[in-house]
Amino acid sequence: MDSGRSVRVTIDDVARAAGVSRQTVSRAMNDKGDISEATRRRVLATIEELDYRPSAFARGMRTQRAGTVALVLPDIANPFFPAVARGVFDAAAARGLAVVVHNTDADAGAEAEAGRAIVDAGAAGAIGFFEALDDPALAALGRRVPLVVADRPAPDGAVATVRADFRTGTRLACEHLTSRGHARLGMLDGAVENKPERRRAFLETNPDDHVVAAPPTVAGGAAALRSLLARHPGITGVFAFNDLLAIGAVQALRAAGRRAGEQIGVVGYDDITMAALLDPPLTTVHTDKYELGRTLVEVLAHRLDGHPAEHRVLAPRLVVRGSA
Amino acid sequence: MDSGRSVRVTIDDVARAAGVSRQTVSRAMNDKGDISEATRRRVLATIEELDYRPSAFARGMRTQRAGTVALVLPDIANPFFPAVARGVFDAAAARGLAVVVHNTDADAGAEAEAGRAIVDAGAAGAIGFFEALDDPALAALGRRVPLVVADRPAPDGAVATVRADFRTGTRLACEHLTSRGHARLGMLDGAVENKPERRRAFLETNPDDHVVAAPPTVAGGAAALRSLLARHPGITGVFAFNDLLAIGAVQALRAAGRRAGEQIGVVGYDDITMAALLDPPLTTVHTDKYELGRTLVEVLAHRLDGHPAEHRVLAPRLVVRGSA
DNA sequence: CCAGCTAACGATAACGTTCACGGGAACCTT
DNA sequence: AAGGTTCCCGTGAACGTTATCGTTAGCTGG
Repeated sequence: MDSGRSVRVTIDDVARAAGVSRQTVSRAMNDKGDISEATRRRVLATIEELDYRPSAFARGMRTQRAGTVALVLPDIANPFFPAVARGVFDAAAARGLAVVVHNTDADAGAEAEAGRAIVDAGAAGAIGFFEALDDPALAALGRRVPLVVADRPAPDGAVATVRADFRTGTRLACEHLTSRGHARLGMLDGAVENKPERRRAFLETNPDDHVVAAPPTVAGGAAALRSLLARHPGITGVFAFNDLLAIGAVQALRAAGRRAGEQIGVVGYDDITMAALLDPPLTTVHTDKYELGRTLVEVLAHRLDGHPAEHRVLAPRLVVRGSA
Repeated sequence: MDSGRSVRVTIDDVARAAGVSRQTVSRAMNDKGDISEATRRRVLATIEELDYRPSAFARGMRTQRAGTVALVLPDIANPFFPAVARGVFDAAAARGLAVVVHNTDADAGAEAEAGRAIVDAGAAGAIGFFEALDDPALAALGRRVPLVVADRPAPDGAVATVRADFRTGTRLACEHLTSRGHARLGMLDGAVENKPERRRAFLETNPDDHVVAAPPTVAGGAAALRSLLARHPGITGVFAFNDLLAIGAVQALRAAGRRAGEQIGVVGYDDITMAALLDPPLTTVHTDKYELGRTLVEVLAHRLDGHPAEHRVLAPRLVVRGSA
């Protein structure tokens, strides 16, 4: 039975109860100096006893920084992101940080708007999959809030990065296809900006016109495969920009009476959850999405502690299943 | 080139520039009364001109309420939730609300902790898939912050609800299986608390021992199907608590040399993205997850406007594909 | 024994809003 | 014409922290 008026316990209440000033309470909470170990413990005990929770607003007002980090990504419903997000959430929660999510649909306007919202909210830091924003804008954001960007080069010395090694991943995929006897390889590239690594790596060992671009969706993959095969009927190995495209390719193949993994090999990228559950199960380049999320937070936290911007690279791993 | 010291534009700056008091500026922003249309427009213009953004901290300090809502769910990586979350994000963004996400893994302790964090952060409202928290605790949370719970009865007159009509959905599934000639039906129930509707609806027309419970995962589904068939070899129609279980069942069937949709029918629940991409594609009860997310926010917003708690029910729809 | 230092703590002043008032001018009402 | 409303708008205070600076007691060194 709450006694009606639920009045807030303030720092002054704690100070009174502990017989100190509120400044001392503040010192005890924030591990600042100028406080003896004895009173520190006593204050902490009274805080516990009164169940005092500092007001995030009042604190933020002074410090201009909230205990919250922003996660901006194109679309949480895209199967690649939930696992990443979970990694971010877990690592952030372990550090007492709340996470607010911004979906942008890879639209430059939405990404900019998210950036504004982030600085307005006084977020402690931001983690972002920015796909459309140009470097100057990104650098500007990085100047206003500690920032770590994923899968993209740093626009500025101040912003940290975590990247998957797409070049190695692509090589792994191509070499596997070759080792399975597929001499002529084609690629289903995602028609997205700022993601040239996979295509570039593919082109290191394959001709230019063996690449066809499409929206990185299942439907896009089906269409792209048909157009690829129409152009080059001799192709028997297909590398896709991501699993969605690869799944579309597998489906188009089935519709044409062919089965991936037999006459023709298909390799995807990302290893999203459903890849293992399909028939045939998808051979794909696995990137540890959960680990990516955790790493992003780790790098951000490191930055928050005043260290210079880090740049990490996550290694890919080929998962061989039925489709190639 | 930012001119170094980026000083904040405050409400006083706007007031000065517009030749009014800060209270008038506040009135203009918040659509309060006691202001003439002329000065309102003038103030709004100066706000635009100075690119003034009110401090969320200062505002929250007075109002004790931030422009942020919480979304509590078991696991964003569970394929059911990303689409829901996207609906929540979009609807919230349309209302200028930020969303912070809390993953709980359906653990009572984590759910309680999320509740604490929510009131500490002064969230404007909360949306939750609470699976473990008991009613009193949920009601207590609902007393501290406007709350709408999903897929669960209201613990209290103050908390709003949005629910999927599981009874109808289950009936749709069972009737479809029956109409396909499957006389004996079994059910793969999810071994989760507080979700008895599907099982109850199934038991209305089927015997008790045709239900076997398992963790709502692919692996759980495979195991559950084997145990179900071991007990009742005559069963030819299987209804699963969710798609993950159904997928596991389909896989176990395949491993046993049988194919879902031919001798034996399998119907899932939820229609997660991958359901349509499997082979055979999964027949399942579709609930519009994106719409669920949107509705949750809508109901919360309605509550935030001071209206009494609503209780909405979302209708299911059977999607017939290959597995039954 | 005193100047000088340090450790530990307190008092005051912000931070930027909104709330509760109060007040003047214009407009009615009788 | 006096009193009452209504419409606008401004003034002070308060929300709960932390930064800055001041103060006191105890200690050190000469």
